[in-house]
Amino acid sequence: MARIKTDINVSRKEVIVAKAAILFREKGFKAASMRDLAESVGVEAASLYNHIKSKTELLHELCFGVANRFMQKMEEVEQEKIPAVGKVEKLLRFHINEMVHHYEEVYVSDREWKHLADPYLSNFQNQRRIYRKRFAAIIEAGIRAAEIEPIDAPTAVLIFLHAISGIESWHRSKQKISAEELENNMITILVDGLYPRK
Amino acid sequence: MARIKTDINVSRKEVIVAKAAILFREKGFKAASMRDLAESVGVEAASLYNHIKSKTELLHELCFGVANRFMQKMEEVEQEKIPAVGKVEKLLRFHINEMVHHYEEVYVSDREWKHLADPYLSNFQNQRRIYRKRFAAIIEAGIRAAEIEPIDAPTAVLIFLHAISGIESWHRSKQKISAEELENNMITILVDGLYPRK
DNA sequence: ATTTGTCGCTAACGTATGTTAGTTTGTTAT
DNA sequence: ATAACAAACTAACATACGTTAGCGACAAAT
Repeated sequence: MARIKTDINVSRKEVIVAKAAILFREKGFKAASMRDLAESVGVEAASLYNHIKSKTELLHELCFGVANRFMQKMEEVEQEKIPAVGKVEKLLRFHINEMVHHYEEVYVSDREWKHLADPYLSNFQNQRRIYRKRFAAIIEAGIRAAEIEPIDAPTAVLIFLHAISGIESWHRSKQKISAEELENNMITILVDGLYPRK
Repeated sequence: MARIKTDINVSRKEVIVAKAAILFREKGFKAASMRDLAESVGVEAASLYNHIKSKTELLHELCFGVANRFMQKMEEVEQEKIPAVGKVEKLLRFHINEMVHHYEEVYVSDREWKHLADPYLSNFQNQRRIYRKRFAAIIEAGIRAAEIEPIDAPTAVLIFLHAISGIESWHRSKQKISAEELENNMITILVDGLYPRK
């Protein structure tokens, strides 16, 4: 009988959630079975239910964990007294860092939220919509202040967020450039297009 | 007994594939059942197998249909005698148009190819890798010719392709701007960052 | 009108999945 | 040492899925 190994201050549930993130990313939520997850944790499938309520709970945990971190950062950035482009850059750097260092969770939250069940589903969708609105509002403020080229703000947000989710390909690629290089390259390409052309 | 309705020159198989694209997009390949598909076609599940070999065949059909169209466009663009930025713009416009007008297939091909089975899987992955290499090569040629700002070409490709897949959000959004506006906005944001800054 | 082939139906199979019940083992506290 | 609790196990369930077999109904060709 092999117990789930835990470091100090890490609950068994957290171990399961972390393994679930890896599995959900590589197979997708639906295709990843509880028996797969059990094996990767080193335990029988039924044993997982001593620690979690359901498979869907794992998805909640992952999706809202990520969503809350982003919301918190948004609040923080909004209150800074810096130009709009600076705010955009801060948000983008945060996104990139999250995608690089918490790859599995962020990826799963991004691609698998469809499989959430109501009321979590509409809740999540709402949070997403609000986040994007606030992001667009920052860009629009920048445009009004003539700090940013006049562009359609919602489209810009959409491009930014999806562009960053492309870091998935970077993770999979063989000859990786370094994380810092990646970050700076992305910022260059995405942010430099924002400044007004003289 | 309700037959599958077909227009002239549209086989019943093509009707099924088209409905599958819609279903796979909204539920994901794994979560979409053959019984779901049958219902949306207006027939019993078993009847589908008079026209198709398997569920996976539907995915092949969709993924390679899309992949082939993109490969063909790449060949066409490569042979034009125009500046690199022009080639990039043509490819991007093609991507955007495909995403707007063949939304379901393109989306499915983009997100669900993981569920292909070998040898199709590695085949598809190869095609994708090659496509991106050729796209990057165009950008690199542009950089050498000083038509394009020096940036990491593979990163740029990654950003472009994923940025465009964000059109998914546009499809879902309530207050859509028009398709042309969307296209031009995206080109502005993505391409204008390419020109060297004076 | 009869034949022939296409296409849809019902029934069912085998397998995989999420989950529960009940029991046993290991750990912790008295 | 023993009681009490946490966490693992085995067994099994109900359900959903992809798919096959075999039969009947319609359409097209003779």
